[in-house]
Amino acid sequence: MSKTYNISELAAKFDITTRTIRFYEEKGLLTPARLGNNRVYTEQDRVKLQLILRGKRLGFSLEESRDIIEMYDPATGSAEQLQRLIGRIQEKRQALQGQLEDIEMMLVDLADTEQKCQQALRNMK
Amino acid sequence: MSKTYNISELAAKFDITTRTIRFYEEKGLLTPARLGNNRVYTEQDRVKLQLILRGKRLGFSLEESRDIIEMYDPATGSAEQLQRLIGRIQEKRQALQGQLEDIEMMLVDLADTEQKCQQALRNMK
DNA sequence: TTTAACCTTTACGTAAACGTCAACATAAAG
DNA sequence: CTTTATGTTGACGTTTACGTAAAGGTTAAA
Repeated sequence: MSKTYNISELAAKFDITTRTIRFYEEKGLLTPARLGNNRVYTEQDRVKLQLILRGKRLGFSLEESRDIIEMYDPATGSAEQLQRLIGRIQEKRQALQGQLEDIEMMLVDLADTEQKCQQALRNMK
Repeated sequence: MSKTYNISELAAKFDITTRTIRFYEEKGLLTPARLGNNRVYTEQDRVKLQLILRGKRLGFSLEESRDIIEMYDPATGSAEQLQRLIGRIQEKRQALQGQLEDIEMMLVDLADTEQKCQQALRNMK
């Protein structure tokens, strides 16, 4: 059996508060087991949390992250459901490609600006 | 002299509301000229708005977008100020690199999941 | 001249994503 | 047995990023 975590371990691991983790549970993104009254998180839960936080860094809403988490679930369904899932996955991939382009544009712009700054510095001396 | 826009033209161009544009002004991200009582936006303003919206797609707060906009301003300052600006630009570029990695990980994961779905579909037939 | 289509400011409302208590349970340590 | 640390469930507060009227000014067409 693989490692489990309690809530504060997990919070420390990702540098977030326990409140945040409970909030994600409230929103249906996590559903940890219980040992008595206390929450117990599995390795799977940890991965889900990681996905959520990665999504956050990319500006996803929790709703979107929940969608993504659902995608990772094998959730063996009918052929029709699988097709729909594939469609949703492709949409997400498209959106991510768009973000890639946005980032690249920003990187170019910032690199340009930095160049101009460096040039201005050289001109001062 | 280059083209100018009124608020609703600009809103239509970017598919946002005029309220949104005024809100960005409230927050100090835009400072359009006035023709009488009405706002007049220059090409520069349009570019700024574009930067803001690009930032939004990447999960930036308006505060962060304002920072970025300030970076693009030549704002000829002292050597010290230029150095600090270069530092901030490099930090942003670092952060964007991090986002690139996040996106690439997500793309890989989603591609994996899609493969599994396709495989599951093939196994059903 | 009135009606329509714009613009303006001011102000209150709202959803998302938590922060921040409060009040209580429990288990280990001194 | 009391303190200390950690957990729990509410419940209300806060910030961000706008939405949604309300009340009014200006220009152009009918």
